[in-house]
Amino acid sequence: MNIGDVAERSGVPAKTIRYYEDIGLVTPLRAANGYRSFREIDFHKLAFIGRARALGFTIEDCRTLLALYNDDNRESAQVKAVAEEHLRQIDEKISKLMSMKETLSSLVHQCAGDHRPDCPILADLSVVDDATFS
Amino acid sequence: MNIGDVAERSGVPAKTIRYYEDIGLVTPLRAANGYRSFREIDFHKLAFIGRARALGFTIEDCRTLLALYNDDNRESAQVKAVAEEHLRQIDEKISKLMSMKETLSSLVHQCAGDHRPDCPILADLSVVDDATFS
DNA sequence: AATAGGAGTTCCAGTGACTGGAAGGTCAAT
DNA sequence: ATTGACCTTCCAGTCACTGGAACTCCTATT
Repeated sequence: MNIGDVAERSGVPAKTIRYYEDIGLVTPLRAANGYRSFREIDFHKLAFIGRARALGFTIEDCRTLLALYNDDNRESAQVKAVAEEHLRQIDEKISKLMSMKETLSSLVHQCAGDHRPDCPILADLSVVDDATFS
Repeated sequence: MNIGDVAERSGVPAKTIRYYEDIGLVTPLRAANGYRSFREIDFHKLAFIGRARALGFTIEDCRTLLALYNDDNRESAQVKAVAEEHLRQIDEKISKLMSMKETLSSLVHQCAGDHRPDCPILADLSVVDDATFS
């Protein structure tokens, strides 16, 4: 398989696949003409990475997960630990975003949004108090 | 005010303030010794930026919001538009994260997390079907 | 055989918003 | 005079790509 085929089949862009080779995530063979030559196993790996990335795992997580996948002596607890840590980070991001959303939507609500200059959003941002945010 | 004082008062790290000067967000004066010399207005601006950043606005948004803040002829509708667009992006991020969270937490739930190698998380990631994620 | 196009290749630079670190200058107090 | 805290600049790194230039290669058509 050439890079275009595996890109289409896996859903991972060709550019990204080259990048993954650069950082040692995949190691396709090379044809006589210098083209990358992907085996089924390479495709499989890329699809794995693609799905892991879609779930928000970092590249390093992907490396870890691939290693565990290929390790017959793994314990499912190891995989679960990685996933749980990632889940924790997702939760953290969500709650940060939710708190931003709440503040912001309350401000947006208070703003007339008309032709006049008075704006509670700007008023809030320009509060004179020192270090009101952390 | 030296950079350390304004950093402490505004909550924006000194390194970040220097970066903000680099990209033209703030333009403190310079003392004879070469030190940056911050006026009240610079501090105020930095606090403004800090709060906007804490609400997740991009640097470019900050630039826009500062310009609107300093524009007597602004219409609150302009500010509201920026905030609403940002709010839309926050919502998008939240729903992406929520969908990740749901998939992931269901997988985590299904995983025994013990000493055995069998793992539904890895099983899901290694599904053989082509391009199951988008 | 020439040519056109759509692959593929490498390499370099840019994204956003900082952050770390090195190497050095300045200031206040002891 | 020296210490230590502060300030300066500049360069490099982060994360995970993405865009683009300049080039080669393959396939099909004229």
